[in-house]
Amino acid sequence: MGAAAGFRSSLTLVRKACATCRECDVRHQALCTAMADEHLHRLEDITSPVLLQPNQALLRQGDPCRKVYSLTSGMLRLFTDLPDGRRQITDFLMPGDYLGLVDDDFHSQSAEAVVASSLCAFPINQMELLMDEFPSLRERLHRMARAALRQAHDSQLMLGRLAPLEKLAGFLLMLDARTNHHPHHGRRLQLAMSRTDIADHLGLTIETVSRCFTRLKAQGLIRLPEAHLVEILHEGRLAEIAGIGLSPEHLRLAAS
Amino acid sequence: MGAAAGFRSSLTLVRKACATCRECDVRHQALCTAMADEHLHRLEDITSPVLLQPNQALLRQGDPCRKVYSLTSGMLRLFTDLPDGRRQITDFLMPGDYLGLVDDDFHSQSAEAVVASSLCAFPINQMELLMDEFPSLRERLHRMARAALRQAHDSQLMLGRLAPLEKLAGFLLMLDARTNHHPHHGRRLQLAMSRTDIADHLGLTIETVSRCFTRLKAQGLIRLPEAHLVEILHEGRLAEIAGIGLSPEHLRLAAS
DNA sequence: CGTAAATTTGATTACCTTCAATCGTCGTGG
DNA sequence: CCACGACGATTGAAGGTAATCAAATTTACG
Repeated sequence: MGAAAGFRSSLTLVRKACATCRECDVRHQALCTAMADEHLHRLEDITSPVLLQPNQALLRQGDPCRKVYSLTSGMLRLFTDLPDGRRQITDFLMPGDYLGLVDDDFHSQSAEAVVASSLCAFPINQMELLMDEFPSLRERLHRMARAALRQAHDSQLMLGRLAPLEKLAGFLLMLDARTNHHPHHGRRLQLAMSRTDIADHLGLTIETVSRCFTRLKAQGLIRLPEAHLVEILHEGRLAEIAGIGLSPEHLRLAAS
Repeated sequence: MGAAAGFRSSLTLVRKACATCRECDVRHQALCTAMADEHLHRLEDITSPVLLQPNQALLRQGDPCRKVYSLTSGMLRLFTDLPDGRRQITDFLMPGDYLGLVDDDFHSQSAEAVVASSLCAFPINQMELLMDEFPSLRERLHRMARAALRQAHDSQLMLGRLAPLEKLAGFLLMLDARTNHHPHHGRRLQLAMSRTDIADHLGLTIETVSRCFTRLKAQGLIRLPEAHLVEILHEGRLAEIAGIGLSPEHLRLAAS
């Protein structure tokens, strides 16, 4: 039910987002921030919309790079998988995030929709031309790449040195910080992704993720009215568990 | 003894590297690649040299960002540490690598020399001006940030989803690939960093790292004439273990 | 409502960590 | 020159924790 509601609301957002860039939901968060209103049509001219259904693939690792994308609604997972089926989700993309920061010729990662999502697609070569013409655009993408790098570093710390409970606490706080920047629902946090996705992001098994949810619940730090709806009851203690050193950094990075 | 020799040879490199940019060891690998010979003096004008002794700190997380650096010789470790002493080394920097890709105001990571190292320091504001004047410079830094992001993603996969033996195999191959880019010494690989550093990079304990070395040795994939000198005997099988073409039988073989 | 999928919970196992001891190298001082 | 101590690396034994295997429960969806 929670998922169905998410699906529907995403679809309504799609129409708005694709109407004109001026009125886009992420006009002031995405790469277009770099373009003044008067030049915005230059981006608009080379854009084509993309709609994805839940779990639909946008890119497969190994595909040649032809376009770059800006997520306007929904959520994507970026991941690498090994031949034997193991999978590492390196990041979840939220509205305003940019996709195509990383590779030159071939995609080193796959991208799939977590929930119904809409994106703006830009042909790479035209984007290159636009970057030559508008240095602020290149600077903006550079800045976004740097933010992604900070986030990846945080993830490395989490994967390498945090215990399962700490990982989950940190993950929830990070998600909260990133989503509540956009229209927020109090302290309620929608988990768009499955336990499997969370496990593949945190380097755990789904059983361990589930047990950690149970422990956080038992400690009174969160409530879990539905499997995909978290209420954060005690952000401070959650941050303590998460290891600190992360919290100020995370908030700042989510802002950019 | 290996460490002492590394120290000495680094010092001789220092003098050469700092003489002039034209004759720099990393002239054709570092950020300066973006500058034509005729404009190289513009970089040179704002550069000041930095020398570091083994384990000397260059930056502490939390420090304000004032300068950016290009490593000309030696090796640096970039890391984050937690209040309780846990540490995650996110990357080892090699000659030609750039430092300062990530943060805007304050450093989110610390940087220390692994062995004696030399760097070029550039004041950030002057570098910004230079980037405005030479778009190719900004593009170069953007490209390097993207490469760093790819590397971070690889690290995430390794930390989250690889078994200890796979991690170490992958680490050795990665190190080999990065050092043999520069003048290489056959299949012999100098490990400049300690077991503790390796453990803190791979998300393991030093004991586990040591045991994995022993297992790789026992399987005849490497030799270990000294603790800090690795001979790769069977790169192919090492690559299999590292994650490409991993099958359960490989794991079982490795376990026995 | 019924079936399938996802999540949670339980029991057991395997493996890494922890704790502890030994070995080897290097540097210092007797 | 050798003894000693410090440090890093390796090896060994014991314990804990997350993975694995398995089942029950809840949720999603036709």
